[in-house]
Amino acid sequence: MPVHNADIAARFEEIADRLEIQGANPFRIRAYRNAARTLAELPQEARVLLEKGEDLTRLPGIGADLAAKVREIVETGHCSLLDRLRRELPPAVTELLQIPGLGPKRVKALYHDLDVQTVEQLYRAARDGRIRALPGFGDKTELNILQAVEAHVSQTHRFKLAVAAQYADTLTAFLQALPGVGQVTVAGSFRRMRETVGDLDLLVTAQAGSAVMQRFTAYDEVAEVLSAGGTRASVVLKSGLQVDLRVVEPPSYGAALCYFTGSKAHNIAIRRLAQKRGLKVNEYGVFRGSERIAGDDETSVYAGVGLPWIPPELREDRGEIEAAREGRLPRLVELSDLRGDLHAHTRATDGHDSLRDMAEAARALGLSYLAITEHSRHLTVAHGLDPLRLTRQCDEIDRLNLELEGIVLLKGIEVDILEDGSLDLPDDVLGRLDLVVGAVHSRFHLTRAKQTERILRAMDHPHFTLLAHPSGRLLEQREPYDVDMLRIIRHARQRGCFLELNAHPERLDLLDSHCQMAKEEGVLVSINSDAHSRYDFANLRYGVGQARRGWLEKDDVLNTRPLAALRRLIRRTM
DNA sequence: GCCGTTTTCGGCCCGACTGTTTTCAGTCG
Repeated sequence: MPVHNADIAARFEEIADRLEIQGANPFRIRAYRNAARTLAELPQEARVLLEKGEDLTRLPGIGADLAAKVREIVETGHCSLLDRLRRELPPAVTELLQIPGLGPKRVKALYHDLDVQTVEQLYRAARDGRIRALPGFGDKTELNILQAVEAHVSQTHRFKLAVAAQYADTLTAFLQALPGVGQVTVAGSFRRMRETVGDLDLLVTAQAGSAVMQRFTAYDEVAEVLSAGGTRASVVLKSGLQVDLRVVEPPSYGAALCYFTGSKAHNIAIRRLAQKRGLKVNEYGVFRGSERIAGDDETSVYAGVGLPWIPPELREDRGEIEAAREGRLPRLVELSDLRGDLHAHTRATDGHDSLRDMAEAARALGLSYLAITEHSRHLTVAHGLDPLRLTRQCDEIDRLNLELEGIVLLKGIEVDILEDGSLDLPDDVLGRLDLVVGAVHSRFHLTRAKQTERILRAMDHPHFTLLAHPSGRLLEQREPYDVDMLRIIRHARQRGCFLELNAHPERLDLLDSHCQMAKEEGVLVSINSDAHSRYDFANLRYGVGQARRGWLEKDDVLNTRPLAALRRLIRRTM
């Protein structure tokens, strides 16, 4: 059983949790967490690096000791430190840390004084009133634990970006209308365009002492107020979405926006940078001693630490700070760069609108071409097209193109990639099309080797243009299928075909890390709506957000090309 | 336990809110 980076990272996290409960040196604990993060985000398996004889201490946050532990885990599947720590504290104790409000100190007290080892025992102890008797705990804490366990058991899930956007829009409008309110900005992972968000972070500028907080916590959609102070409040909406509000005075807006946008790792890196320059960065500004030298807007904060402004989508401490320092930040692709869309359906299969409706909606968004790519016959639930129906649709598109102005419809298909890697329609039919979008819609659980071979073989087909939703994941519903994405990307490069970034809010697939991989390997990515109705083109903005998180620039994106250039790129040489 | 544009030793991001205290520890973001 090969050890993956995620396995090693999980062990390091558990070590950190256990050390924390034991009250170990906090910086030693942080070292384990930093190393866990490095490993979790490492594009190559540590196991492979070791096989190649590479020096792991060159990785950030990994020194001689942790490199040796990585090696131990890879070679033996065990970590002797963790084994020892697990003997000292019962296995389930770390799960208690997942309960909001419980940190290492309280978990330690609960275990030592009440022998609480599991979430269930915690619940019983709280219900029986045994917790309030502990020193440092009280009635209120006990009640909070009880409620937190109940919420934990009922599973807090993350919200898809597009869903969170609905709440964000109405909340923003509500706050904007309050007297004394200046700017209202949604910060946090929402602003960084993460595919899902755990909560909404709202930043509001207002004069001190204004009534914003009271009005916010009294907002009609609020189900519960978690905390409320003079400048900060947290509520849970009836939908279950948590919203944090922070009120600052206008001069601190930029610094607060940086702080509240995150990511946490990015903020830490920025503050560390400031520290080296003898400065201090907090949510109120950039300070030299007690003198405030920047903070009105974000640009001034970054300038204060010697950097150009960094787009929110890049703020993950994944190399953006180094890139900024060296003047090689990407000029990220924008929605207005898109010239067309290469994946859409009509009512001929599982879409809702006509060819003409779809064409006009795409044109209204400023697009100059749209590929119609219906499902193929294998996908019977979507009334996939057989050769005859596809031929008829092609004729209809030819006729319609004579009438349409300002937009051109391209003839395509979203053809099923069958289990053996063959395509679901005959060659002569596919040959008549402008492009062939291949997709996996079945047999998601093949082995990594078989799934990868299946896709590589499909790409070998002379008419194959574009791999749709390459990972197959559905957010919060279905894990990606197991494939070797680097091999797929390299094969695409070799075969002259492309990868889709499917902008549907439930997919957002290519993943951001794979966008970066494609860019490094020189494979263009097509940001497609996968529209099933004329309204779905609006989802392109989420695809662009994801592309930006993957560092993609205009030239890295296939459908930023004008139609003539696009045609040259997608015309396959046999 | 890691790391080095003052350093191989002595640092390691910063502040708000809550609850239990009566000046602060714990937790969170």
